[in-house]
Amino acid sequence: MRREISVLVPTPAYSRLTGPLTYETQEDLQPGCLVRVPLGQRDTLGLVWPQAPEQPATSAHALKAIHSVLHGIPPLSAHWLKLIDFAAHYYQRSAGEFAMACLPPSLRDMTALQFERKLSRLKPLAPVSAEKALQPPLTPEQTQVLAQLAQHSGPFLLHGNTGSGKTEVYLRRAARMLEDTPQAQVLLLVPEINLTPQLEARVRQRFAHLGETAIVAMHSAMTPAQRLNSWLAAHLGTARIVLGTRLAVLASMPELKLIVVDEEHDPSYKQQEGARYSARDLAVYRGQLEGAQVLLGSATPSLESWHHSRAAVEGQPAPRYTRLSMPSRVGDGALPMLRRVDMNNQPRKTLLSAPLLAAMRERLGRQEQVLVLLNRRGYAPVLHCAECGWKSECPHCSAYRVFHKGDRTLRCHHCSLTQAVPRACPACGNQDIGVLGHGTEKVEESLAELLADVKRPDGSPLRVARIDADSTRLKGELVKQLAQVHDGEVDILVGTQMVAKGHDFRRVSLVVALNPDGALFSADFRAPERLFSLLLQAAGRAGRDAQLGAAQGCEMWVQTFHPTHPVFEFLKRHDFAGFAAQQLLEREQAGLPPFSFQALLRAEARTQQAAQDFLNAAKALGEARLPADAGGLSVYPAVPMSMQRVANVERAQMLVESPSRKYLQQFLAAWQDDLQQLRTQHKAVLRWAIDVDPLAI
DNA sequence: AGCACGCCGACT
DNA sequence: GTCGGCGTGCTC
Repeated sequence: MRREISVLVPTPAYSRLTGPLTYETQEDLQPGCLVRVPLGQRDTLGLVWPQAPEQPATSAHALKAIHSVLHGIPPLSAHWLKLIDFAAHYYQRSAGEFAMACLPPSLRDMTALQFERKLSRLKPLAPVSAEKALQPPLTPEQTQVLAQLAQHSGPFLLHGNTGSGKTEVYLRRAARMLEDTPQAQVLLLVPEINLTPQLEARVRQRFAHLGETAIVAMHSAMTPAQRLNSWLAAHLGTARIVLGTRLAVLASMPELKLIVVDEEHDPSYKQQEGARYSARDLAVYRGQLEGAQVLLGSATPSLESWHHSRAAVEGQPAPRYTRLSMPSRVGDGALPMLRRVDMNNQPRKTLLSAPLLAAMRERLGRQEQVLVLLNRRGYAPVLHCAECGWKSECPHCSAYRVFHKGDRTLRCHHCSLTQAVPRACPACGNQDIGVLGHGTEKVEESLAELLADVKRPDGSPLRVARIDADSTRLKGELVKQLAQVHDGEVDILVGTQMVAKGHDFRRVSLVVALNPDGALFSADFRAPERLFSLLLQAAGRAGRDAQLGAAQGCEMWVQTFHPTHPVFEFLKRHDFAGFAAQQLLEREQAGLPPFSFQALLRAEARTQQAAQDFLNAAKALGEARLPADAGGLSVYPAVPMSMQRVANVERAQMLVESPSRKYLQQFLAAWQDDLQQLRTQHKAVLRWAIDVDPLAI
């Protein structure tokens, strides 16, 4: 029997094909079935969509028939389809684009036959063993938190200091869920791929009794074949635990019972291109949709989550999350003491102050390790000619090219333009060109020079290592270098913020932030929040070894020109709650998130003018739609982005702000029509996109 | 986005 | 005389 069905195909929102397309089929296909369909000249993956074709297509155009059906797996669940539908609407993308982006890439170009073969070659389930791994004893706080998790459904925000044993809570809760429900699945989200291998090892060890096929990883660095395997395992239910980065929040998991979002404040949970979704926010929605428990965890929660878990107040709407706290460190390791070096009292252009070097010598003399943080890779951020004022500007971007001494190159960190360092000034020929500022390479070099007289116990020179995006470009390099730190082969570790996250350095007793001032007076209202989080997290790297901590006292040193800044005062007391209260008060007074809701319209064009013209035209059309009272929603004028030009493309953006999330959503949805219309008049605009709940403005 | 069609410069 | 540059337009 011939019938008509709706099918989602990979069509971006700006391709004028937004909704599902209608195809003919002979079979009775359930929503959620995967099919191959003709689209123009190509043959593409499609997803059968629940919504019926709008009107029985009579004459508009002849319908095409579905090519084939990917048989052999159950259709994607109604819950999953609803999740895609919600996310596509909320983030202003087409459902087709969103759905296809959530499926493993190799599935998108696989014929029905290839798929069938793939399924027939799936690995058999690994045998389960009766033997369960030993569980470490719980602290009273962990016991208390687990009791609360067992009592109600959540969502929960677990505020636990670094070293308070949050991971153990995740694992215990997961174990409980998996035991209680025979088919249950657990989703464990982490912000970075860097963090998955060690957590994966811990999870595999703890849940070894489930068999090794019961635990799968999901992140973008996996090969297409691995990703398909993980996806199938999750969809078929053979994977009981899925461990992954933000993209895993959209994995098909029919028996999902628990979602853990570790380090929930981390900006990596927000996708920064394509469909700009927040995996943390979708996790909360998904939990509610599927009746799964959601547990967000962090030592420095996002102010959004902190606010959502505030104490209930009579007459106010009930908070959305339940807050759980674990203030103590396992094994009573002390949190490091904060020491500030006032750089106003140091000689000009000091990179490493004398008191800091003295403190480092003392630590190194006791065979303790030092961690030095500087959020700038390369040797120096700018090359400069004192004679004519030339600077190493990138010809394609509004940024300086960074001097990398290792391979003697000038590199643009935005468009990747790489050139050999000029011997003389390209503008005036002056032989004597110098550097401005300092990067990790320079700190590594300076430390080796300044501490050349310090010897290790065996008389060999001090070892200074550097870990940043450059030193870990090669696969496996990060793991190798971290292992060297663990094994005590390294005395001083210099790195960007990538070393501040999650790694457990047992012998580090001194953590140093060389130059955090940039974030204190940034135009970005979230900069203090990020700085506080980074410094507290970095501080948490020290003193994990209770013996070491108790014996010598761990320290965090900060070199700053603003030692009395409130951020440092709160940091000194390890007072996240105080910091959050102060920040939230400022945000409330300024009408900023979480007390308002924002979206950005971004445009890219050959010229800044063309980009802004498009945005301002969109503003005019959008404002014409607003009712007289406008619900407090405002559309700000177009401005150049802070990185105005990248790879010769000019970028501009425009902020939309509203006290009501619902009203913002309605406005954005209606605005899409205006934007579509403007396409024809603004051909100079290369692309545009809406970013809902943007993290950086 | 893909992938066609379409109309102008350097090659077997 | 073709191969191919990427501008415009469509995909149930």
